Amino acid sequence: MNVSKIKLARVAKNLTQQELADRIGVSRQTINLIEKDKYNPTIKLCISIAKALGKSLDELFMDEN
Amino acid sequence: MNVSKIKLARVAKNLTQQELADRIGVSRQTINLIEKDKYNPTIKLCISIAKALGKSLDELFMDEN
DNA sequence: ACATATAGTAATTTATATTATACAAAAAGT
DNA sequence: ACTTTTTGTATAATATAAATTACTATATGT
Repeated sequence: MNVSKIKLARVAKNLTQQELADRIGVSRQTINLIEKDKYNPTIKLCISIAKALGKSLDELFMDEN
Repeated sequence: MNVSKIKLARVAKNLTQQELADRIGVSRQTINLIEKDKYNPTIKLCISIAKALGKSLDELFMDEN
C-alpha cells in the first residue's frame, strides 16, 4: 500500500497521530490503524476525522472503483 | 426526526429495505436502523449504500454542522 | 373488510471496532 | 552517538455494529 489519503491530509496540517487523536477524542492506535487501512471505522469517526482535517468524506474515504 | 436522506434516496430508486439490504449483502434490520438513525454504521457499509443509491458519502452521511 | 407487502422494533448472539497498556522501530533533534 | 518524539505493532479487554429470529404495526392492493 501507498501512503493513505488520511495520513497525507494529517501531515499537511502538521498534526501527529496523537494530536489528531486527541482532537477527535479517540486513541492514537485507532488513528494509526485507520491510516494503515487495517480496519473499518464507523461513519461518526470518519466525520470527525474529515472535519478535523478540513476534507470531505468522499475525499478521504471514498475508494476509486 | 424527519425522514432520513437514506430513506429518501432509497424510495427514489423504488427499492424496499429488503431489496437494498440484499443488494448490499446486509440484513434488512441494519438498513432499517440506519434509516432511523439508531446507530453508527461502518464506512465500508456506508460506501456500499452510497454506491447502491448512486449518491456520494457526503450527500448521504455528512451532517449539517 | 380482508390479505399481503413493507416497515418498525425487541431480544439474543456473533463479529469486530475501539481502548488500554506496552514495547519496538524509525525519524528528527541536538 | 545519543536523546526524544513519533510511528508501527501485539495482546487482551470492552463497547458496539451487524446478524438472526421473531413479532407487531402500518401501508397498499383487491
